[in-house]
Amino acid sequence: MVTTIKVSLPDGSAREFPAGATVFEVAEAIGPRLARATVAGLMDGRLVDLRTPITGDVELRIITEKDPEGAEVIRHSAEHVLADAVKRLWPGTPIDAGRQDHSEKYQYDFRFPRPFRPEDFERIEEEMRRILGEDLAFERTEADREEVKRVMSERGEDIKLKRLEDIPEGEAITLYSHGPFLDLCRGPHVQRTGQIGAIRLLEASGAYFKGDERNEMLQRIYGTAFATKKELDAYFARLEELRRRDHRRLGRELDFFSFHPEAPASPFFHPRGTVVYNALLDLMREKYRAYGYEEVITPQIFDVELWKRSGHYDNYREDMFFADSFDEVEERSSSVKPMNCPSHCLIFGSGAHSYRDLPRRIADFGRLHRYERSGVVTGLTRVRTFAQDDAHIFCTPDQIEPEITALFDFIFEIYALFGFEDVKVYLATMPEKAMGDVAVWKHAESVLARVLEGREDVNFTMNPGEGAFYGPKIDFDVHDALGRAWQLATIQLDFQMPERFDLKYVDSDGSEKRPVMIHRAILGSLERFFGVMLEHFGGDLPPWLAPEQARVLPITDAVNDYAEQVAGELRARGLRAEVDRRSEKLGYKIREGETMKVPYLLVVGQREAESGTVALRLRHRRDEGVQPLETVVDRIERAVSTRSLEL
RNA sequence: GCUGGCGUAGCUCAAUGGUAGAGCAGCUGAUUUGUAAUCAGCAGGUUGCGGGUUCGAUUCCCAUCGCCAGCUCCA
Repeated sequence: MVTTIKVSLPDGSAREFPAGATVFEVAEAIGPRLARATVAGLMDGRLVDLRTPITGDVELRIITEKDPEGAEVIRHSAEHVLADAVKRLWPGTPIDAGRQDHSEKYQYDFRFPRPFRPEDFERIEEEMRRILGEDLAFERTEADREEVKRVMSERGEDIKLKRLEDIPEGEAITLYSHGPFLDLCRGPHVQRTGQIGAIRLLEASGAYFKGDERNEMLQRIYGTAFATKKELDAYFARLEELRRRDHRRLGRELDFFSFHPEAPASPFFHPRGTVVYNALLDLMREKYRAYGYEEVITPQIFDVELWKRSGHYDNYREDMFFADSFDEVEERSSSVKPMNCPSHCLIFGSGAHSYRDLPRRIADFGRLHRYERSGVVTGLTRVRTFAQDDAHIFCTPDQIEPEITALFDFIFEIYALFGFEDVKVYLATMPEKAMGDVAVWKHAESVLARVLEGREDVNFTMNPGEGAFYGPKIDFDVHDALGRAWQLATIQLDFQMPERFDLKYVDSDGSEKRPVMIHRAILGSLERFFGVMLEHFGGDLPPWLAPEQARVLPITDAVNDYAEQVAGELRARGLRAEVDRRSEKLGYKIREGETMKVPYLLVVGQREAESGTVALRLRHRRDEGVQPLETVVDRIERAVSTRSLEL
C-alpha cells in the first residue's frame, strides 16, 4: 500500500502528499488564494473533480475560474443550478440530465407539461441568481446502485432511474448535491454555487429522451454561464458577430442568391453569386488537369432500377425525388439522381480496362437532388439541390495508398487557398446499416488507417460506426475564421459498388480483377462550401473570388469617359470591373463600394484623367494614393492570378 | 419528420376588431461633387395562401405553405 504520492505540477516542481489527498488539498497546500479559485483538476490530462482523491503518482494542473477548462466546470455546475431553480419553482418536475455543448452552451432536460416560455426564463434566471447568492457548497458522494435507486424513487425521478440503468455494472456511481438539490452526475463541479459568476438562459426547445425520436419528448432549456459578467458580455458580442456574418444575410446583401417558396430549400444564384460559384468550379477544373482527373457529364433522371442495384434505393429512397409521369404513379420508375457514383460505374463498366489504364479519376459537377426533410434544411448549408466537386477513382488495390496520399496533398493545397489551416481528420468505420461482409470492411478500414498513420502532417481521430453504408471514410473538418468546425472533404473507400456493377480490369497476368472505387470530394457540396466560405471571409472575398474585382469611381460626370477607359483596361486583362456613373458625391460611391465589399476602388478625377493615373483605395482601408494605371492593373491581375488572400 | 416561434413595401421595422405607416433601397428632377450616406419630389402593400367567427379580420380561430431555433437525420 502506497502511503505517500508524488504530485508533479506544471512548473516542473513536485510535492509529496499522503495517498488519498484530494485535488483541492493540493491546491490548499500551494496557497490559499489558489485554493479559493480552484474549480477542478487536470490529472494526467483528464479533467477531474476537485474532490477526487489522488491514489498514485500523477501530473496535476489546478484548474481555476480563469482557465478555459474552468469555464466548462462552471457551466456544468450551472446546469445543476438551473435544474434546482426549475424544481424550486415547479416542485416535482422530473429531471433528466444536463449536458455541455461543443460551444459555450449547456442544456438541461425536464419533463414539463408545456414548453418553457420567455417569461419562465425571467423567473428561472431570478431563482438561479438567488441560488448563486446562497453560495451553496457542492458535495460529491459515491453511492451504490441500490442506494441511488431508493433515493431517486423517493424523489419521483423516474427519468433518472432510466439513466441509472445505463450505467454499467461496476462503474462508480456519484451523486452531487448543493443544498437540497441532488443529481446523479459524474461531475466535475465547482466548490460553491457562488463561483458561477454570470448566467443567462438562451432558448428552449423540445428534445427526445436520449436523442431518440421513438422516445418521449422532454423540454430542454439552453443556457450559458461564465466566471464573470465580462466574459458573458463577450459571449453575446460573439453571437452578434455570428449574426453579422450569417451567409444568408450576406447572400442577400451582396446580391449572391435568394430562396423562394416555389422551390423550398433550393438556392437561386443571382449573377453575382454565379460568378463566385463558377470561380470555385474553375479552380477545381484547373486542379483536375494537374492531378489527372477526367470530367464527365451524366444524366439527371434514371430508371429506378439503378438505385436498387447500387443499394441506395434500400437505404435512402425516403430521401429521393422521383420523376414519374402521371400514369406511372403505381410503381416508381424514374428517379432524380441523388448522387453520381452509379453513373460513373456505368461509364467505367462500358469499356474494357487494362491495369495499365488505372487509375481512372472520373469527375462530375452534376446537379444532385435529395429530398431533405423539412426541418433539416437551412440556408446554403443543407439544401435540396446542389452539386459536389465529386469524383470517383477506379484503381487497383495497390494504388489505394498512393491515390489517397495524392488526395491529401490535393485537399491541403485547396484549403490553403482559403486560409483553412486548422484541419481535423476523422476515420469513420463500419456503421450498423452496412453492406458487404465484415472481413472486407476490416480490410478497407485497415488500409485507410495505415495511410493515415503514415502521414506525419496528420493526426486523426476514430469515428466508430460513422462510415458510409458501402465503405469506411476519412472526413476532413476545417475551422473557419471564427473557430467553428465544418466537415468538407471526404474520402470513401468502396469495395461494394464495383461488385454490384461487376466492374473489371485485366491485370498483368491476364486475369480479370475487381477495381477498387474511391469516392472523394474536396469542397464537398459547392452550395455548402459557398456558405461556409462566405461566413469565413465575412463576405470579404479574396480578389479571385470577388464577383466585382474593381470598381471605378469617377468624381464628376466629366471624367466618366476616362473611367470607362480604365474599366476597359481592366477587362482587357480578364478582370471583372464596373464603373459607378451615377451623379453622386465621391463619399457616396465609396460607401456603396465598401458596402458591396469590392476589393479595389479606383477613384478618378480630372487630375487622374490628365495623367493617366488612378487613386487606389483598398477594401476597408485608407486611400493608397495616386498611381499609374498600369501599376494598379498589374497589382490586381497578380492578386487574382495567384489566388492571393491579400489585396 | 418532431417541439416551439415567426410571416405587414425589395430590406429593417411600426400600428389597429373599423380595409396600413416610417427609415433605407427604387424612380424622377436639381446638384458636378476628391475618399463611408447632397437635397427635393414621386411611387411602392389583396398584411404568405385558403377557410371560419364577426355587421366588419391584417388583428381572433382552423388548416396550409414558407422561414427561424432546437431535436433527429445527412449516401
